[in-house]
Amino acid sequence: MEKAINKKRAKLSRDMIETAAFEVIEREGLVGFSMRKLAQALGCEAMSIYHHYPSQAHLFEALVERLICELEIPPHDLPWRHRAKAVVSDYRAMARAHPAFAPFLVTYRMNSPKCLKWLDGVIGLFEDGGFGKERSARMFRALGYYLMGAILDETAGYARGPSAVTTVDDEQLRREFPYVAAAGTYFSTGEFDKTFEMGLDMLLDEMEREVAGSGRPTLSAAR
Amino acid sequence: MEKAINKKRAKLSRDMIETAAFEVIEREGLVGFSMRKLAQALGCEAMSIYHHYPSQAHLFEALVERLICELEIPPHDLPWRHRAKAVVSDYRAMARAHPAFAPFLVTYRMNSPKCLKWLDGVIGLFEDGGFGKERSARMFRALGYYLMGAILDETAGYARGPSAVTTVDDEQLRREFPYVAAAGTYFSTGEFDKTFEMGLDMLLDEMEREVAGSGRPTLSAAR
DNA sequence: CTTGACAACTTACACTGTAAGGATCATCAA
DNA sequence: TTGATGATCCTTACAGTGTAAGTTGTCAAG
Repeated sequence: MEKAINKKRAKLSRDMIETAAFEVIEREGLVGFSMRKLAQALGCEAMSIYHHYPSQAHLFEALVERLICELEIPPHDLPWRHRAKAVVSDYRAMARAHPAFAPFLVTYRMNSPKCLKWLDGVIGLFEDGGFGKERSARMFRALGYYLMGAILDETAGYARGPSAVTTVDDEQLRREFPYVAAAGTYFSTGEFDKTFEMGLDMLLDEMEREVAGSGRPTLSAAR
Repeated sequence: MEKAINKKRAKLSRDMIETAAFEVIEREGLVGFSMRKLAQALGCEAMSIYHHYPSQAHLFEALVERLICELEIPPHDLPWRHRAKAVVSDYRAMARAHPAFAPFLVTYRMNSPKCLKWLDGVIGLFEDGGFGKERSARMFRALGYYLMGAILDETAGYARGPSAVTTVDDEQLRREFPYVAAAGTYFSTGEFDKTFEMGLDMLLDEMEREVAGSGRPTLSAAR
């Protein structure tokens, strides 16, 4: 009798669930997300989702996999610097397309084969460029640190609301914290790209120096 | 009649609560933390804490403040590079002393006067070093990105348990993802300091180049 | 002793993830 | 056609969460 209602929805699938999950996360925020809200977006009950994923953690991991799988390793015949920059830019663009999910994405430790394949390509990129095993590993890490931090900052507005403690107004800011006030101009969202590029190029420049003149002393080694 | 029990505890205070909160967070993890567990550690009821903090968010913000207030800005008469390195190292050491709390700490947007005072000192450090307003802002950000990412990675083990998806064993890792396997040696906790120092020095080297020869073209500007 | 303020507690509510088991439905064998 | 077997989805229930609202205990001032 009441089954007449249920024909308006196609059968659930991992694809549907994940697509809806991304929408709910971006709409409600990462902490505002819940299995019940996801179910509502899907037009089903919360427990139905558990037939496709054993837990919320598994679902979230599937989301990470789905995003990482969209990424590609740039062709091997390009210079390593181009490739590194492309990989970093691609990842950043992908993360910023899902700002509310980004905090989970960047702090997730990738263990699955699909993710490891991408990781392997990225680290291999450095070895192709002439860095040894150790330098490749550390360069990858350094670049990853920078990328991770940047994404977190750039997407921070979506992760947590405004602070609850006593904030200072613009007037007080300019008077008591002049350096912060002056820097604020360059902290706006419109400046994200330029700031990110600058830091990225700094790291890449330094890496290029290292791989170009492996024998020559660097600044830090000289002093 | 049952009041005989309650004399074994001093009156609650913000100091007591915060100290206990740090302990509970490190013991139970950030997600494992709850007001009820904190209350249990304090020997009181959960709602008693709300007499001292209007919400859990306020409590967490007080924790951040407490940590930031411990930090100091290095003396002005030191070279800017020394000062920058000291500030970064201090912050990293502080964050790593509270690994479970670190994810909250680094993603928290500091708005309170006490935190802003420290921030102002850090940005001012660059201006003292001869960077202009814009460069100071961007250098601060770049260094902050790197620092943030590094801390998150270094403390990641405390934030989230092992992955739930299908992981690969060492045998498979070496066969299918040789670059990752080779890099793994340098990803262990024992290598954190060295990797961090390398990336940090790379950024500082590049900054030193920029501030030293403001007219001379950099590598990235030349190409 | 009374009064009042404050600190701590009690209760209750809406929400969370998910364990356990029941209902429905498509598919295939007899 | 019938019966059985899964796959899929739903219902109920439970222990846990943050916290709003109201209640009690404690202690100093009048």
